[in-house]
Amino acid sequence: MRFAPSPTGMFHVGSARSVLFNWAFALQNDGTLVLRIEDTDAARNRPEWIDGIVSAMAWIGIDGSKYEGPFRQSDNRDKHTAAAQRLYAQGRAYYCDCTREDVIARTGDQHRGYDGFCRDRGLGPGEGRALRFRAPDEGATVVNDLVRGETVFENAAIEDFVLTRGDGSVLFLLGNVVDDMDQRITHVIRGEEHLPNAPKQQLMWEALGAQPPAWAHLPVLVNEKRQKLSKRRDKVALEDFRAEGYLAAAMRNYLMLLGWAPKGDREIVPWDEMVTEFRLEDVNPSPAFFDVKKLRAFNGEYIRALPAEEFIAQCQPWLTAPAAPWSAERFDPAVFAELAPLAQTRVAVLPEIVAMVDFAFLPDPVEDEAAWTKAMREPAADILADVAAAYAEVPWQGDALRERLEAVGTAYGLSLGKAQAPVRVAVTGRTVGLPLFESLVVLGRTETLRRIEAARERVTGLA
RNA sequence: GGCCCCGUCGUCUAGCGGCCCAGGACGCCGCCCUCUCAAGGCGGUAGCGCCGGUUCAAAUCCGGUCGGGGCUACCA
Repeated sequence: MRFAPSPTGMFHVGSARSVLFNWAFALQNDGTLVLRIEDTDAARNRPEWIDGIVSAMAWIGIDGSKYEGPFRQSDNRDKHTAAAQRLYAQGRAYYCDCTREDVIARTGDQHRGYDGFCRDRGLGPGEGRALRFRAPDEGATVVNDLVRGETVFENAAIEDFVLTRGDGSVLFLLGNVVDDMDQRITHVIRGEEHLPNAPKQQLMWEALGAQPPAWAHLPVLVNEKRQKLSKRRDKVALEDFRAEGYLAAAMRNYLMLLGWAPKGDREIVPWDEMVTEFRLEDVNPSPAFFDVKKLRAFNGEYIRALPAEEFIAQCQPWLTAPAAPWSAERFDPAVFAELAPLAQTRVAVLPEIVAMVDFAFLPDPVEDEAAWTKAMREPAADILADVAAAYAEVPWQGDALRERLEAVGTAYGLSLGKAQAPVRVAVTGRTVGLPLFESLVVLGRTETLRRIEAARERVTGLA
């Protein structure tokens, strides 16, 4: 099977997504990719979800403008019922007035499905009567699946499923088929949980006199307990990842790797290459666990690969209200531009940028009790005093600042690593952070001295 | 219960009968580098669920078994 390069790449991202959000994908015979959300409850009750999902899809590069909408909201209602009537006229469907309770009473089994009671009762249409598809008694329906090969379903095991409700409304199974036929869909790509529906739908395609589409049931995504991801239980919304500072490119790259791998030992692969290399037939059929740790690692790689200006641009949402802990007036883009390159290798997710640079925009260093007690041990007060004295007149440059601090440390028999700790905490409030001397240069002599002095007083006051 | 799917390091995977006493990546652990933390470099850890069979040769083929998952609605 051949696909146009562009949609194929999307298909797989979509696969992961379809599991996350009940998206299904379909390819029309003119090559148009159609996205469809299959969770009509969400569509009906929370229309804003659709906008959110479509925008999230766009975020990772999937064109949501071809979105078709859930079948219930489509204009195909007439075609749906017409198809149901054709099936009835052909004798491929029959009316049934059994209630769920009736069936259970007869079969004594909650899970056995319909027993075919009304098959030959010759019931006509009527209020409260459902229309059921008459599944073949013998033979088998083989679903040729692009990712799993041939799957055989014994027809005898396929129950006479409902096509139309007692009130005449059409069910998903049929509506879906009719819409797909109407749109000349050639490929149905969806999550594995739909596999049991495929033989039923294929039977309908055939009964309606059409050539069934190519099916591709992609692996589901599971949680650490190996259960299918669920919206209630697991964090699955793509929007959440965007909000947490993951880059779209990293996200889509990671998603592609779930159930599929590029040739060679490559994992970080440009989107264009993914798109040309991806083939549905190569998708691994087993369920995959969504590993946030690995996503995070990928995100770090993508962040580091960003050009400096781009990195700065991506950080913006976290540097301004309401995310930023400082007031807008205190933020200085020029200062940030100096700090950004130092921070770029140190953030795995964008929001981490805040803790890296906040010392420069907050009026005072952040309060961190643990950092303070750890750094302000014994000779801290003396070191602070000596450094303050030395820094009062050094040329305000990185290497000079370093030399002076190193000298102070030596006087106390401390390595630079040990000696810098009190100064770092005094100035930034944190025990870890950007390279210290570059940070001091950006902060400026006056403010640096002020903070060192404040810390010294506090240490001696406590002592 | 029935039907269906799946089964390689903890995780995502490469592998499609000999190149594999199984390769890559994330994680984890060391070492180097180093003003902290990262980044970077080097090294390590760990896997073919099990049992039979086919074959000179099996992670790769076949059967069984065990385990996991999905579906089983007049939901989608």
